[in-house]
Amino acid sequence: MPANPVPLPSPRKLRSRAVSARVPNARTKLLDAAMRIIREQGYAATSVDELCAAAGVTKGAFFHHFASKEALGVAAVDHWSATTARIFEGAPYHDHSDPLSRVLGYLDFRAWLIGGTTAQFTCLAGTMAQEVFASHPAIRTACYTSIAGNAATLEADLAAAIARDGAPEGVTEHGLAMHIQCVLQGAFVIAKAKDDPGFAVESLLHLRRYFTLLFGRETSEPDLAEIAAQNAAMRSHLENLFWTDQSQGEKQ
Amino acid sequence: MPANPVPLPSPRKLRSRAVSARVPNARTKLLDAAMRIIREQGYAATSVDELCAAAGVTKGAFFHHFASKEALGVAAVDHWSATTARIFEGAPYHDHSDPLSRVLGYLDFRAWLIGGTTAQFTCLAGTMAQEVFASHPAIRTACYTSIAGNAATLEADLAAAIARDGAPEGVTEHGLAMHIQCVLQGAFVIAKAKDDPGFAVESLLHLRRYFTLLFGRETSEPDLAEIAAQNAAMRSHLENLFWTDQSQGEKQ
DNA sequence: TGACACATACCGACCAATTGGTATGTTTCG
DNA sequence: CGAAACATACCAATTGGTCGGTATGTGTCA
Repeated sequence: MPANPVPLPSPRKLRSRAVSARVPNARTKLLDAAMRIIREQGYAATSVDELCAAAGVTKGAFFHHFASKEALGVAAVDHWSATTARIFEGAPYHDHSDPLSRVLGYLDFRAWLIGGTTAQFTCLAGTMAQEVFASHPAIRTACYTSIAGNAATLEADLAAAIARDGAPEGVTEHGLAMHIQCVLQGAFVIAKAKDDPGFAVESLLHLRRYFTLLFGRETSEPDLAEIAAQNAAMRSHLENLFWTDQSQGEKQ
Repeated sequence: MPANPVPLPSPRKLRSRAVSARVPNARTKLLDAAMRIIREQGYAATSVDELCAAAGVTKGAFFHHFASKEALGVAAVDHWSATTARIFEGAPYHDHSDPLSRVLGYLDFRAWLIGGTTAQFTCLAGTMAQEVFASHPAIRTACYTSIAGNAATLEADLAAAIARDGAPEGVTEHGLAMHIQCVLQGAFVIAKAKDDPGFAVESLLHLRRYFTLLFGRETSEPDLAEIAAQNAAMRSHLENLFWTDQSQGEKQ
């Protein structure tokens, strides 16, 4: 067997290396499986046994890493927050020099993300929040943290846009950022109910138009050509972060 | 015992009398209980036993009226559609003479409806759609029918507004009506996640502003005084239609 | 009018399967 | 070694659903 010649890392490094290692441990496999299956079926309809089977681990491993199903739910949402944060950090809309353009670019990017199966583009946090809000406050809180965290990444740009172009009484960067999340979450609900993402994309266009009207810009339509040019690179970026699991085709 | 002196109704009449009788039968009690409990807990987390207990009926009665839990789910959504349809039919915003004012009045009415507990103002169809979209297509379809049915009540007014004031390329009454539902559903998700309806109301104000900007009207802010004047009558109307169950205080 | 057939509404005991969770190992690795 | 990471076997409780039964009509025909 090959010896490991590198110097011993510190215990903290060790743990972090184990967690992020490319041969995933049971905890990581469970979180990835949870992210995928709970988005498809919901939290309550997903059993511990099912998660273990999908992750290829046993129940003993499950309860070694998580004190309860609820604890896994919280961890899965946190895992979701971290995963999506990486996606948006690497997204192309940050390159615009104008704050409002960055916000509009974010909306275009969100619209572009809609594709594939419904479970692939919808939001774990919004899905879980609806069903656990009354019964699992810990999960509910994690869901809000996830949504509000994504909203927060837009607030500096929104504040700059408000400062430069002005805005009606009562309009704040925080309120606008949460309004964006609101439309996104609603778009996912409609897409699921209709089993068709058409209205989701259309609603994001309405939201985009609201911003151009609100800030008095005759801003161009979404630059589809530019977006398309970035498709290949971004898709592979996403696939690495997001759709790495081997089991996409398991349902025949 | 009192004889019944009225002429014998036809079998169809008989059945319809039994269904709408004010002494509710097991089926009605189950549907009312389902509407309330599933909105609180979600579909998967609500057991048949729990529904029977809440409705005060036995399991035998449940499976006499519904072939399966899924069949009850479909019937509960249909019951929800009928109940909410009555609410909006009796709402005050229809009195405006101007189509756009009726649409804005609808939005103000929706904002005014937000109050009480979270489960009281959120939407059964949106809640269920998220968790059953992949596992119970029949329920999912009923949810979309419910949402689209509410949207359809606005399309005539939206078409009139578009015809009079014009609208950008690609804006249709159907798309706008569904965008309204989108924002509403998103507002409910955010309200649940934060356990606070503040952003839900704020998002409806953003949506209202979108309509005034889109149709080029410097339309006034929502007429809160007018709305408040209708509160008492409307609340009692709602309570009769909606919150009739005796068990509001059952949780300690 | 009364007797009989039939239907609906509802009851409650029971069932196999599944649920979240535990107790007790065994393996791996620094 | 010793602790963390896993596996196996098991459990009481709950799950959706079944089944035989009863109570109360309702329509029909003599």
